[in-house]
Parts: sequence; structure tokens; C-alpha cells
Amino acid sequence: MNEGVEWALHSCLNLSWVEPDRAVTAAKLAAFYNLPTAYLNKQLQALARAGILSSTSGPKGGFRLARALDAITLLDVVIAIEGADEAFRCTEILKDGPGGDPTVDYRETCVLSQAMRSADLAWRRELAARTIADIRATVEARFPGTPERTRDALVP
Amino acid sequence: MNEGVEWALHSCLNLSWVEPDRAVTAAKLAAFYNLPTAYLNKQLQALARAGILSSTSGPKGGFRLARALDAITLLDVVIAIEGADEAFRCTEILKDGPGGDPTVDYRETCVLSQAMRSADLAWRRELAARTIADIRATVEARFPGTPERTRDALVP
DNA sequence: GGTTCTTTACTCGGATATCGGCTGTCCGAGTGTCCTCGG
DNA sequence: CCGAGGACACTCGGACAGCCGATATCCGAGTAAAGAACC
Repeated sequence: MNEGVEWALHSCLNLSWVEPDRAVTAAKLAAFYNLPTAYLNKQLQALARAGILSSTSGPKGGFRLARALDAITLLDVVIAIEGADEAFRCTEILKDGPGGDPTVDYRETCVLSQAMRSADLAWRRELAARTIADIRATVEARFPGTPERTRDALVP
Repeated sequence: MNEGVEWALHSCLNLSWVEPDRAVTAAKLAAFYNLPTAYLNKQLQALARAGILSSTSGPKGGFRLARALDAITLLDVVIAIEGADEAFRCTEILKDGPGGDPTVDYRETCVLSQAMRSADLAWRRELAARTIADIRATVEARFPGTPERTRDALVP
């Protein structure tokens, strides 16, 4: 899995601790973890295209969360970065086998494909059940100093 | 995910329909789906290293299943081909952030890492719950002609 | 006829090229801000 | 003093190289079988 997913998740979480009307630049978010600025910017662009962040150009510009915290699931972020394709991609090799029918959609018929898809759905269900709001609440309960420390590092 | 996983899964399933004392060459298994022989051979080698198949050299050689059908899970096959690493790899970027502690193992501490690992475990649990025996039984129930057709194509 | 040895052909196994996608970087378009200048 | 205009600096956005792993391939080591030769 793409490394940018980790950056995107942490960046969304960090953005949840700054005032919603305050935009944070990619440079600030990158400096927070010593990440390459331009490359993180690329991931943030993907989040903006997915409607998770909203971006503003110019001075005082940057990124901010575009939705309520409990309306952003971990699956949303993963899909924004990695794409919506499932991990196991059925190439329908049964079509080239003995008794293969070119008119059949083996992604729906093949038992192995169904089993792999079932596992993939379990993974997605788990990710869709956790929102940034959940994560934030857990972090605040375990590490009370995090919100203030994060805000201090991101806002000038 | 690696395309060889699909080939490996179908090959294991196909091998389940030939007599256990009969070895099938990589060439036969590849011809079944018009796959590149040498590359499929590479995947079969990985399955052999994992103890899922046993290989025999020389004439009348080839691959055969090394374990009982109900002792081979889909997860076993996936791990043999893809490796045991989980999809989401936590790089512990919190170590480089404000308040980061180099002595802490953030793969266990980071809430996001835990959430991603939880989803990964759900995926693995689903794959570990299905064995080649299960798949074979389902296929035989839905497509009764498959066992004979497969055996005819694989044994001389 | 039986046994042993040799030859042979066949198979796996690992070492070797090739390609696509992730990683990393750069510069231009757009925009809000601030300063200056005029009324 | 107030407002308008312009220059400026800052930010995102997409276009451009580099590198690692997956893809695809080939040839050699090992082996079991088959056949020939000998007893």
C-alpha cells in the first residue's frame, strides 16, 4: 500500500485540531513530520479532489477539512489516495480455461473471486466504521497534550 | 496485489482434482489458462517453499499438493506469494513529530496504526476461514462438470 | 531372463533483462494582501 | 483621512525525472526413467 496513505491520515487528524476557518499550508503539515513538502502536497491534492479537504490558493491559503469530522471515514481517505480498486483484481482467467465462456462475468461467478472479494469487503467495512472523529477522541483520551501541541506547531 | 496470487489459487484448486500421487508439471498448469509457463513456475516455487506444494524433478516430475485440502487456507496461499507483511505499513512518522519519543514503538501506540491493523486482521481472518476444501466443495456443487474436465486437461 | 550401467530426456530452480507505477522534484497559474498614490 | 489601483509574495496545481519491485524469460543442475549391454 502507498506510503502517502499514512501521511494523509495523520494530516487529516492534525487538521482536526486547528480552528476550522484556519487554513494550513502543505509546508507546515510536511514540516510537522519532516516529510518532503511537494510530495505531501500531491497527496493533499488527492484529498481535495475527493472532497475531504478544501484548498485555498494565495497568501493565508492552504488546506482545511471540508466536512464534519464524523463524516470522514478512514476508508474515504484510503480510497482518495489509493483509488477505489480492490486489492485482489480478478482477471477472469477462467475465460481462457477449458469450458470458459466469453460471455460470462467471472468476477461474479468464480468462487475464488467471490471469496477474495468477501475478504476485501470485510476490510472495507472495518475501515468505513472508523471516522476521524473516533480516532481524534481516542487520541485525546490517551494523550491529552496532543491537541495543544499540534495546534501550536501548525498555526503561526 | 500481485497477479500471481490469482494463478496460485486456481492452480491449487486444480491440483485438488488430480490424484494425490500424480505430479503435474508447471507447463500443464500454465497451458490450462494460457499463462506464461516460466513465470507461473516461479509462483509454484514459492508455494513449494511455503510447504503448500511439494515439487519433484525429472521425468514424471512436477508439483502436487503437500497437505490435506482442509489444511490449506486462502491466507496461506496469499502469504506464500505476497509475503507476510500487512498491506498498511506504519513507518512511525510520529517519531519525527513534536513530542516524538525514539524509544516508543509507535506501531503499537499510534491509534491510526492500530485501526489500520485492525482492518488488516479482519481481512486475514476472513481469508484464514476459507480453505481450498471449502472452495472445492462449492465449485463442485455449482459446476458438477468441473472436476472431470480439469482432470482430463491436466493428466496425460 | 535378470541385473546393472549408461544414456537420455525431462523437470525444477535460480540467475538474468524489461517494464510500470510509486517516489520525489520542479516551475507556472491564480489569488489575496499590502503598500502606494491620488482625491 | 479614505478609497482605488497596482505590484508583490505566497500557495496550490499539474507537468517532469528517478528508482524499486513486479513481470517475463532463459539456461543449467539434478533426477528418474528407459534402454542397452553383460552375466
